[in-house]
Amino acid sequence: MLSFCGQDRCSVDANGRLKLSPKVVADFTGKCGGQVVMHCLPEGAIAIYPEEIYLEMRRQETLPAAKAANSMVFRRSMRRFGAMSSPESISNQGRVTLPQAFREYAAVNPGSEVFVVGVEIGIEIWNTERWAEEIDRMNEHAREKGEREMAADLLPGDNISNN
Amino acid sequence: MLSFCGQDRCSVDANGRLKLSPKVVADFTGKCGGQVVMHCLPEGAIAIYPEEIYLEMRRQETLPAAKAANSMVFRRSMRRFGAMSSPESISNQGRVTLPQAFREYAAVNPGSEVFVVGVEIGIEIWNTERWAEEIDRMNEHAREKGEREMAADLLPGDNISNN
DNA sequence: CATAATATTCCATTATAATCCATTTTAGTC
DNA sequence: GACTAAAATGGATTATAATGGAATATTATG
Repeated sequence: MLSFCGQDRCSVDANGRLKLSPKVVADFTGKCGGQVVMHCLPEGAIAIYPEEIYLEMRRQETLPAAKAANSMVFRRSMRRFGAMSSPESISNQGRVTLPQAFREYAAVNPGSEVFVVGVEIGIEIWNTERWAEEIDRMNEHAREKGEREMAADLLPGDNISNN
Repeated sequence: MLSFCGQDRCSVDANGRLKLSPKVVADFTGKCGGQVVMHCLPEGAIAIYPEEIYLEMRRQETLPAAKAANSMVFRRSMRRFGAMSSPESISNQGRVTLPQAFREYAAVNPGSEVFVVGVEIGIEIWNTERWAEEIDRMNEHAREKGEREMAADLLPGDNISNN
């Protein structure tokens, strides 16, 4: 039934809390009973996933202790996911509290307007200007990829796969 | 269920003690009854692991006596883990005392603010400035890796996996 | 134009964190 | 061996921050 779609403009209150739209709240309560995980992305936004989605993301790591003892790269990976993730719950009134460190990281200030963006498996909270830049970046990438695909279609021998 | 996550800003008291957040204390008491091992990392921070996690880290070392007799590299490894680790316990009020030598190593001074960082298998205590640098380092690495992945997505032949 | 629903702001209550104080233990010196 | 001094540990109190709820206002739909 098409969960976690669309874009909403929302405001963060003075205490760093965000009121989610009834549609988004319904998507979360249906999937995980309101238990979610917030995660800071390298792209500079805060992702919010149902808990089970996040656990699936991290399930790949086996024997973490042994690897951590010997590898700085592995420790950095654990540190990144540990420090940049936090379990939270959606309140009865459909609000979530964004941890202070995450707000600073994502430039989501109390009292500011943000974009709540559906990403099919969850949502992302974006600073308004960063979201505009990200749209440009996504479109530019897709356009460039399309141009290359068109150019490749001109070459002989490729015609079977392309309609 | 998603232990040792997030970042907390905490202050070290005049006696070098640190009050842990109730969430972190609960994670430790659930895992090991409050018996922990402190360990100085090469990154310049103090890690605190449940005792069983630390034992798992060191379990790989088989026949240590025989290897120690013949290898300076191995002796150095044993020496590092020995000197840089110390068993401690979390007090009834959720406080831990950081050994003096560890405090100096990690630049965690009595009366200063530190970051308590979740790393999924335990926590790390970071000097504030060092933690800011470490975040920059992790983000720069993730950003560079992402850029290379995006560039690779433009190349022909990759299209199957990336839809 | 009116009514209903959703959103935002403000206030009150609860919980958490930090500082300060007291008691106990250990070490050193006489 | 005993006494004194210093340091540390445990506990309690006060202050600040956060969370939850309620009320009012605005927007949308009928």
